[in-house]
Amino acid sequence: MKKKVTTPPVKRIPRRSVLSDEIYEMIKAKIFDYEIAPGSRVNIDALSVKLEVSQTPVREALARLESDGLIEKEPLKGYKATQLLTIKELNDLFQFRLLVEPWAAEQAAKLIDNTGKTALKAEMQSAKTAIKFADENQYQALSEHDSRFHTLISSISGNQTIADFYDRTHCHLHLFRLYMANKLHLIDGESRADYVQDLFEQYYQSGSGQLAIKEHDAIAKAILDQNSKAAKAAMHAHIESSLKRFSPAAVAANR
Amino acid sequence: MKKKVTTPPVKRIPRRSVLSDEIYEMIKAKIFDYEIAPGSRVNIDALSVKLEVSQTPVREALARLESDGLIEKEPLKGYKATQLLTIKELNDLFQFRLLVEPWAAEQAAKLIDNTGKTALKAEMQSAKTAIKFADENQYQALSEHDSRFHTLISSISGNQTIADFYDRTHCHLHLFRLYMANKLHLIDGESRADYVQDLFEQYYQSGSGQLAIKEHDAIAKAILDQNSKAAKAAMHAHIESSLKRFSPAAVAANR
DNA sequence: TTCTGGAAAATCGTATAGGATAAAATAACG
DNA sequence: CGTTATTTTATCCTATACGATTTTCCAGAA
Repeated sequence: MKKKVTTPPVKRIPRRSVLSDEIYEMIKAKIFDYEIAPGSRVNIDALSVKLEVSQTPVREALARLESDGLIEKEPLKGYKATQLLTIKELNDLFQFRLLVEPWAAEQAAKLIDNTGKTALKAEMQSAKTAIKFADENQYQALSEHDSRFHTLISSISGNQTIADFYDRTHCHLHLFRLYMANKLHLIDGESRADYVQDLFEQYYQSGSGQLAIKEHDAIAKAILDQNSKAAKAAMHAHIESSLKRFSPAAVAANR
Repeated sequence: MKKKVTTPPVKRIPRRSVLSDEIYEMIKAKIFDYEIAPGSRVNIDALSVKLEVSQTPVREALARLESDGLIEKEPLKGYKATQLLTIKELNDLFQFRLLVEPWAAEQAAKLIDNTGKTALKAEMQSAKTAIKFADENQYQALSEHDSRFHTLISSISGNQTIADFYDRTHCHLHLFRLYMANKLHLIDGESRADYVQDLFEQYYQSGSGQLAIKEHDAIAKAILDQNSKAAKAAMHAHIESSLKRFSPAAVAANR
């Protein structure tokens, strides 16, 4: 317990509010950045001193992360990061998406208004710009675009329930991508998380990124044309090929 | 702050563990029992003294309930119980179920094994027994059967992701039923929550309960026969007529 | 009578100490 | 040398005090 006994009274930033939320995001980021490895123990005390806050906000954040399925709690033992998706769970998740998202795309095509059209066009434009110029954090940009794109369509579909559910799936998919990258990384015989970023870029520069954008483009076009059948079909095809892009790497990683 | 300054040292129950979880369930029960009204403020301090625990477990419980969508948090104002489902949200939720559950029933019919068959038969049997003899808490029994039935099918379908998502929807539907009962209740000019139970019974004894059981029976039969097409169709029909059972009352309540 | 300003109260957010329990390491015994 | 029992450590769980912000209430002026 070597901890500064008194809070430094100098740092009197009026700290607006919602420290818990900040901590929640920070811990989440740590998980995504692989600073907290899947399956590893998460110590409340250690986290609170590292983040320089008290235990209370850390507890609240962990409780919420548990509901998100990113953290698990064993009653009197402690918290630990959730184990990563198995191949079966990945398939289950994509099956779920196949049930929901094509319908959402169909509805979006039927219900889209001018505001929605503008937003969709803007999103596709920014994605194309990002993939062209972002040579550094290309993975990051693509991943964020992917999330925004699917969320946007769920939202345009008018069914908030479905949009909410999609949000929950996304973080797990994101984590799986991380897993993939890391496994490949370990095969190479190294273990520092710094390299993860490079592997993402490699993976995405291999063409998967451009492919995904192309498929997104087809979906967006169908929705903008208000061609609901085409939108549904395009979304279905996109999710299926997306799974295929995931799967080989996943299988390789699980060997 | 009139609080006993010292914990009574007499009550030294070795309190096994997971107080947070207990509190979580207790608060949830309070919401379902209408002790905490929708939209009302939830005071941490008051709850902690009422439940005779410290604030910490209450905080954790509330954070989890927020993730469940049963409680909302306004940054520097406090927690409050979530407003009840609007008609639109109810429709959204049922649309979601229509996308997912018929597929789950179809899969269940394809994949069910002997263990699953035994469980399904047992569930239907216990439901029929319950509806016959439980004249007191019939609503409770039916509601719990409904939850178990749909969860069971999701589980037999083999897709844990979908089973998890169903779990999340169920509590909201449960709350909506409460809402309905309460609104009808207020129309009658009274306001004590004690009467809610009676209204449930009235609602369910009016025939809706028996109808639901009949539909469940058809679904179970199809699954046990491993007739996947019939199972899918039966589930679809069940959810649609279930919405119809909800909707008139909901519309009436919103007038 | 109504609106604006300030003061008081309520409540959230934060910090830290202490007790209890489970896991781990060490020592003793077979 | 292996197994069991005991001690030690680490960690969670609980309790309570303090500070900051928001809300509410009341008084005074237009």
